Amino acid sequence: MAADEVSGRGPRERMVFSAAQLMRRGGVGATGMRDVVAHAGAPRGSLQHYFPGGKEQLVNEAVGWAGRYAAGRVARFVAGMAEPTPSGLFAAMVRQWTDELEAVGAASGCPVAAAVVDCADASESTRTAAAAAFAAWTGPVARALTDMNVPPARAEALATLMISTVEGALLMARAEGDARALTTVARELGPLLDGAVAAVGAVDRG
Amino acid sequence: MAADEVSGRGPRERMVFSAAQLMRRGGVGATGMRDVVAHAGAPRGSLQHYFPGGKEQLVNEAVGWAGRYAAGRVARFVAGMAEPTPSGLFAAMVRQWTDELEAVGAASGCPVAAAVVDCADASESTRTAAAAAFAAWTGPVARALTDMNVPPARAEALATLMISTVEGALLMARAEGDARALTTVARELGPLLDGAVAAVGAVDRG
DNA sequence: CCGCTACTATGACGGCTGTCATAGGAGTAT
DNA sequence: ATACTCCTATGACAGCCGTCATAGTAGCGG
Repeated sequence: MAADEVSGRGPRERMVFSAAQLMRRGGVGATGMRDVVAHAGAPRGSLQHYFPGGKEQLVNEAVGWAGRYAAGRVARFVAGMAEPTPSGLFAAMVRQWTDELEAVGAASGCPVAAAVVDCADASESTRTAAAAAFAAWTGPVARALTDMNVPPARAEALATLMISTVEGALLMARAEGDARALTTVARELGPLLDGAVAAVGAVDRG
Repeated sequence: MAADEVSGRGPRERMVFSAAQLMRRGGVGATGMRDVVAHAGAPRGSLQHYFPGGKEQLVNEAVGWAGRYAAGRVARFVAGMAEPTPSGLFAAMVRQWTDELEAVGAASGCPVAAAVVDCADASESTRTAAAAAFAAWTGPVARALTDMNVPPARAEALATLMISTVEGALLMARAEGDARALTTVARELGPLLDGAVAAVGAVDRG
């Protein structure tokens, strides 16, 4: 996640960004508020000022930020593809993670996944925030699919499938310390996705 | 995860089981050792006796247990299916989670996923244990697929795809508090999986 | 009875957590 | 200058964490 998008912003946004960043590595439990302010280079006193709701509020906003970020990425993916295909979009979504894994050696996870694992049972508001983040992510993907002539009825379902698969493969890849799972699912799922586009100007034989 | 399989066992196995159970709910960070012994009805003093490696060892063994458990489930699924198909196996894997979600109202997650999210960066041994658990799970699935006439080359890849998808969909389902994501991926991925079985006694046209 | 092993009991320790109380500094409008 | 709002600083609090030290009990072979 590019730090450029947040470097010049105010302390508040930097803290939200830093929280998301740290949650990616060690989960919510291992992410202390003191760690967040240190990582953001922000004053500690600003915590109770900007986040009177405490850690829960900070985590929820980090999750929301991650959802909007993912949605923005998808929009940029489709905008940057000359000949957009579902498999191409999926490959781009996967590549974002494989790149990081090959660059850093070990990948961080998804902050939304971390919030679900650590807070879904304890904090109803965080669970809702995570659901909203997934929805914010699913929306643009489904819209991109319909723009590629995928029937709207299936677009939503396929978007859910794509995000589920990426999220799970990322889990396996982190465990293995290897991008294998990610590249595998990209290769196996691609054809299925492309098969869902309705033929234009020609009827599928059979 | 059926408690029957562990109720009569010794305190040691009960603690490992309880650790896995609690990790599923709140993640590793929120799972204290005191909680584990309380949940297991085990003496606190046994902790340092059976797990001199501390929490890390306990978590690693819980992850290993979960991997073996998942592998056993798969074996029982295929054994119980009259006409085994890849989509049927996948549906059974998914149903295990939807059942729990509909029964309890809110689903717990996968302990292996929890370990990856919370420990992958901090503890190399736990990361390895999680990778082993995924491997232990992938193996029986791939073997089941080859038994259904899926070419061995693809079986391994499809097993990875199936587990990734289940794991990710479970994440989304927990966030939404609804089985939608799980049922959706089961419906969408089924045909693809069945399409991978090589036709027997007939050659695929084209 | 002794000695040995397997297991349990319990209390304490240092460290870290999120949260709060309190106070200080800047900027600005009146 | 006053008063007010926005932001920051800092120290303290109670509580939980994993770990360890120490002592205890049960069982059994000698």
